[in-house]
Amino acid sequence: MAAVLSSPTETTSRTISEAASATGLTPDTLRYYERAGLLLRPVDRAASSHRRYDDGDLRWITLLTKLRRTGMPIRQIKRYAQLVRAGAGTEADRLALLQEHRAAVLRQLEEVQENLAAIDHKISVYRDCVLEDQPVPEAGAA
Amino acid sequence: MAAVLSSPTETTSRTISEAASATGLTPDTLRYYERAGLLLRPVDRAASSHRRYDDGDLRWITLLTKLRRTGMPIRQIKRYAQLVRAGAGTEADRLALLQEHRAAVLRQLEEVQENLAAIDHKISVYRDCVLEDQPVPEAGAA
DNA sequence: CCTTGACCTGGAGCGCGCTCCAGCTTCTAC
DNA sequence: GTAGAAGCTGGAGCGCGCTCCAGGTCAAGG
Repeated sequence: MAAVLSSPTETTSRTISEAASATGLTPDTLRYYERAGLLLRPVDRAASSHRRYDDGDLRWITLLTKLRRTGMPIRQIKRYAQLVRAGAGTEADRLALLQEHRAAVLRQLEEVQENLAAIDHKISVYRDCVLEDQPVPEAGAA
Repeated sequence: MAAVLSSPTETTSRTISEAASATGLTPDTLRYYERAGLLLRPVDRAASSHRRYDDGDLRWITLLTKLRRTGMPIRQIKRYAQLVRAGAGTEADRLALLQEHRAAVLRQLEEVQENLAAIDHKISVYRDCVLEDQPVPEAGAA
């Protein structure tokens, strides 16, 4: 992806703050993820200190954030990263992990939607009573 | 509500563990919610100690759990409880609070669904490669 | 050169939402 | 009456996912 033909020596690489704004995370969070073992390998360093993120790092981190934003716990992402690191032969395990996560997300979406329906009903009651400028006709609950 | 004509003296009331299993919470959580100011009023006590939950308490707590399970923070639930406690005149504020929450939940549902779509795609890649017993055709990311 | 700001590390701190505990009182069943 | 379960209070502890900090290194502009 995005292979740059114009300058062959310059391999795509970003500072931590560039990587942060590219992924919507903070530098602190990026360092935290690395320490926590969520990355496939330690990020490359320039001049014996500062991190340099390449395209592969960014693609992986982007996937991480999708897992996080669907509620996958750090621990489980770490397991997934371990499987990927282990290389060929772990594909079935990775698939299983992702499918389990998918199922969990669907369950959770459904639960939220159910509970939201009850809240919607409450909202409609309030909307009616506010429209008519009447106190809500509640008997104990509100 | 639910006025029982059969036994006029017995007003509906439950111990904390009964209330807990009725609401899917634990006794500790019920006490925590009460301490945190999420209830409309301190729960009634029997014989100068043990809590007794009546139908109104249960209806309210049930609503609380729906708010919690859609991700409303304790702080905001507390605000809502304060409005309800304040009585007539706060209906518009309550409505606004619930509508804001609804909007937040919808945004979050949408975000989760978007991210899940990317994960679904990943799953389909893995499913194909596992079916064919081939290593995943990945170029840096996995 | 020197300043200024980004980056480094290891570790502490925090906000959230419970959960658990000690030490005591109370209720229930026998 | 008595044992054992259940409840009480105040407060500590915990798992999670960051977030912040001190104290130092490094690098680029003037």
